[in-house]
Amino acid sequence: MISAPFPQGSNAERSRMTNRQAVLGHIKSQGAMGRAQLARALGLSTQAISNIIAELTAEGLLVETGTQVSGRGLPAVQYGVNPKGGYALGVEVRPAAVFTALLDLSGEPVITRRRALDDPTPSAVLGIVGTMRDAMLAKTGVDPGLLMGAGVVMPGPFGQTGLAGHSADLPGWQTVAPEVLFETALGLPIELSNDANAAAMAERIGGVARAVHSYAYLYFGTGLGLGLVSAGQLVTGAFGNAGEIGHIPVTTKTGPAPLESCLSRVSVQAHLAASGRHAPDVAALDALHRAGDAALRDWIAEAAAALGQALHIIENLFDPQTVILGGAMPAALLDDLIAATTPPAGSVSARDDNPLPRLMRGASGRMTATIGAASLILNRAYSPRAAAL
Amino acid sequence: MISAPFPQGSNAERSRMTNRQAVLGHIKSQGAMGRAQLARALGLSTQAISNIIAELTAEGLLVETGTQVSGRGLPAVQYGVNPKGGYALGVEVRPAAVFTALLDLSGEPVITRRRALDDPTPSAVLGIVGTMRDAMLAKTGVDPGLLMGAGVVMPGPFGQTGLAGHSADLPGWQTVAPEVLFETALGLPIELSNDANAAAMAERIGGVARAVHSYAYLYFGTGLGLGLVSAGQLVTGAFGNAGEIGHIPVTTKTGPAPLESCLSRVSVQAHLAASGRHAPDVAALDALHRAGDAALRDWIAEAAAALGQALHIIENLFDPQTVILGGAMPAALLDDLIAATTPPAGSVSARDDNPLPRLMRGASGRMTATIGAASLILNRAYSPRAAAL
DNA sequence: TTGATAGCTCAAGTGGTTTGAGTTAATATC
DNA sequence: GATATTAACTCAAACCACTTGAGCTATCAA
Repeated sequence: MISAPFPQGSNAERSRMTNRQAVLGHIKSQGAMGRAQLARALGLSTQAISNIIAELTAEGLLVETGTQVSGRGLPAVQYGVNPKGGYALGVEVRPAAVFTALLDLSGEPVITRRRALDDPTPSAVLGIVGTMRDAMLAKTGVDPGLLMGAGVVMPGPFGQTGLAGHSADLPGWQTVAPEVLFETALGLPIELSNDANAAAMAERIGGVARAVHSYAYLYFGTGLGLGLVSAGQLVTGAFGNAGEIGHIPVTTKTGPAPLESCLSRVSVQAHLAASGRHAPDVAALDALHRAGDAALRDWIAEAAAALGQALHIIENLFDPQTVILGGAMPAALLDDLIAATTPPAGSVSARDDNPLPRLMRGASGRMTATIGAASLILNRAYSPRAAAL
Repeated sequence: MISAPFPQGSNAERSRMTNRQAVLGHIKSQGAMGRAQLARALGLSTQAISNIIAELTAEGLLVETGTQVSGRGLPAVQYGVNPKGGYALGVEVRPAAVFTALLDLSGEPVITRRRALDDPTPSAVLGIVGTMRDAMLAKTGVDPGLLMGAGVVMPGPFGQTGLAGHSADLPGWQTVAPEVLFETALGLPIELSNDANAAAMAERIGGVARAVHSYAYLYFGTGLGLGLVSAGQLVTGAFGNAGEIGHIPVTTKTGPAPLESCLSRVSVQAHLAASGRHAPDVAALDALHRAGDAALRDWIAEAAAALGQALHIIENLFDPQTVILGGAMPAALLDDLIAATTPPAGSVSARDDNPLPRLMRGASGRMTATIGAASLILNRAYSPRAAAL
């Protein structure tokens, strides 16, 4: 996931590859369309598009979805993405559990699984993941040959950094390259990422950002993560650890504090515990929220203040089309948090010619990052640049 | 400068274009080399490289720089960028003056000019810029046909945003697209950008970031700007206004304040004025600094504290290879500021496997942004992706 | 009914890269 | 000192994918 320092050259075969991806990606984000329209959008001849579509339909990635009459002329034969044309495996490894998901080509989860983890060492995890994959394939009857790859989310940051505690979460993984381990164990192409980046890509592939090319994603995981997407691609930084927003300071009623201390699952739980409440998981939080709990309302108000400050920084530094909130939180709670947040006025995003809201809610719940992991693989089929790196 | 939402398809001619740029860019950042080495680096055949080099030398963009013996085998004929093979015009429009620069293909300024501006309306500015270009070409004897384009830096942010005051700096420019005006007036391809992004690109083309592909650039202009470069390309945001770092809050001895109020030319001047000093320009500041002025030392200490906080945010959000400081400040002052700054410990950049320092000084002085403007044009010759957008 | 228009296919042409054989100049080995 | 090995490079032919131009078809407009 480290950005390639130097670009590769291009030849006829690589051109075909990028054109295939451009066709698929355009249809994915814009919906089914005909050859001529694709040709205009991509700056290619209709004949070239015809050849590519013939190839993609033969492989089952595209399907005819009918014809579209628009004024004079021959009606255009429409082609759309065939959801059953390919699948991606998503794997999320946490200290105490492994989550897996199988996504179809359209980005829809076909099946998801959770397995408790007693032994988080590489060999045990790889064995469990292999078993879970086989079980999911068997249960759904998906042809293993249609698996395009596996996205893997693990606790970051990766490599050595100044942020302590994280990489120690999974014992035995420090000395090895997880990508290589998973690739040999699963026999599939691997994308390795942190939870926030994966969740951000989930929105682009199967969520609210399907037609958005530049956005930021605030992910509620253990802490708070930021995923940045620019021109449809993740901005991962030089060493793959971009988006560590949790430790940046915000001002609170009691002085400066790390953003994560006001805006994260841990902070909700701490706040509730101070009032004698207990909400260990998403479902419990949701129940408390539906009951209109006062302490939770309190937390939302304080979190909204912190979110406003984070929004200020994110917007002024990136100028995204929108900022999406998601992760392991109840959807309704995120909606309330967004409603309670006043977007900062002194921001480049305080414009009125942007059709998108400045804050949106994306996918939420336990599986967000797992689905995102699989989305990283799907993104390679849809984006010429992702494959080039 | 707004990122293209959809990629274009590729064909044989576009492949040649990207391969030409890849060859030039690789030689630019890595130094002169032979055909075989280029072929390996770019994943092309030596024959393809031979054809491209033949074309580029015929056009004067590359020149033979000798042969390199390395072990057995035929010595490799080295090719390097020919500085005289092309030129780029840089234009910086400020409320009271216009700056121009002529850069050769290697990124070196050949000549720079400054002209006071009485009337900052479009027609007056365009006339002056045309005259300045002609004068620079005449003075240096550069063939006008070798001009590859003009980069233009103007006060931003562009379009409507929530940041007041900026776009009003130049009367008469609000209703028109500056790119179109400059293109018709100069008859050249135009790149329009803000000062920070331009300065950031200057470091990549002719400065300390020639071999760095992912970095942030803090620009001291009127306020404080941030230029972000990821995988060799500017991250401009969805609406072109990314990098507005000046308004994000930092904590100071007297409470929260905008970064710009501690870390900018205006803040130096305000601080000095409070002690009865006066340093209206870079030269005066430099003199004061060399004299060891106590008030200036004071400012440096406070600015360093603010810079440390900004660094924390930038590093954790982007994970760049390095952060470069530059702009309209004396070089020695920037060096002292860097020396006085303690890089934050709780940052993903606090790693010890990065050969680059976390803070570096880039080009400084009045012409930084102007030279950067021209660099935006040169970058298009060196970077396959820049031209694709 | 006729003409205009737009989507699409077929076949030939074209641009640029790859492939494979051959040449040259350097080091390594006998 | 002669020969083998190695690596860079060139030439010509093959190849891949896209473009071009002619022709077909289905729809709307006159």
